[in-house]
Amino acid sequence: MQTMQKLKAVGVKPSITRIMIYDYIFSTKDHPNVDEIFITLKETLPTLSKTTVYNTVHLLKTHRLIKAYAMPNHEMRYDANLDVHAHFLCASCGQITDVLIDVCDIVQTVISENCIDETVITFHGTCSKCQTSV
Amino acid sequence: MQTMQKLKAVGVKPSITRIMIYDYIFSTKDHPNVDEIFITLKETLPTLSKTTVYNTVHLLKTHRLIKAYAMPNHEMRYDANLDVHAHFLCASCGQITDVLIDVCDIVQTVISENCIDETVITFHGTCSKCQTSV
DNA sequence: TACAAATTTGTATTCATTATAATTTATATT
DNA sequence: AATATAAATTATAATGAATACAAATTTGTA
Repeated sequence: MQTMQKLKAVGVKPSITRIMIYDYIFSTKDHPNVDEIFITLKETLPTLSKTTVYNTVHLLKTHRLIKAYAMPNHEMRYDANLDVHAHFLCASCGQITDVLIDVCDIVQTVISENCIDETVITFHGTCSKCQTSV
Repeated sequence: MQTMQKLKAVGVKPSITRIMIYDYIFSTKDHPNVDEIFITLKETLPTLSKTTVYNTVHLLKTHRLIKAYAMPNHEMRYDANLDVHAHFLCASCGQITDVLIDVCDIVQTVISENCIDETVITFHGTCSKCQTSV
């Protein structure tokens, strides 16, 4: 489904700025923060305002087109991959990678008394690349 | 083990301020942020400085006496419960509760190529109390 | 083409957090 | 006990992420 259709489907006007912001988040595998999105897109949108990026990621998040992840270093990072998955966060290089994982039987233990609609799993450690460069 | 011993064991001078900050985080089940710690302890430590609270939680975190959890609303919250567990975060009331969970077989799927030293699991949803007050 | 609505821009403001310097407290030494 | 030194705490300034706000611009419709 094209970005324009995705935005229209949730009632968000698909302006070029919004499409580019969403496409960047969707295509990068780096879970960017607002500053990274801003710096990257400013190359092709020279008049882009940082406030627009803040407003747009908030809009996309509110309409469940992206998800926000709060990092231990106070950064807020964004992910357009809505499939159920976990993240691996390397303490050395800061890289965040998606980890496919089945959360069904994890959720079982808490679903009996609470209503769960999302499970966030983050593995902290050292990635294989940083381990070999010690 | 008493707080004073815990602090000494990791090479941290067990001043009364530090003991009280640690004890508060340890005893409360609310995973407080810096502002909550500060406001609460100011009642018994009238000259307490917010900078001291920031410095002390950073010290305790660095010495692995407490853990920090970044919340979706940008808050950084602290937990002195070092046992392996997950959290349940209620989207309605904001309450964070500990959830006992076995993460061993969750870690299996990613341990083969990365070095994992911590797994953070957060369940998002609506707690039973907020469900009944709809 | 005119107009209204929406989007974007740019600046000011807020607030969490850190940096810094001064003061106070604790410890070591004489 | 007094003094020197180190560490802790305090208070203020500074930083930077994020939000608020008003103005300008763009888009869509009549």
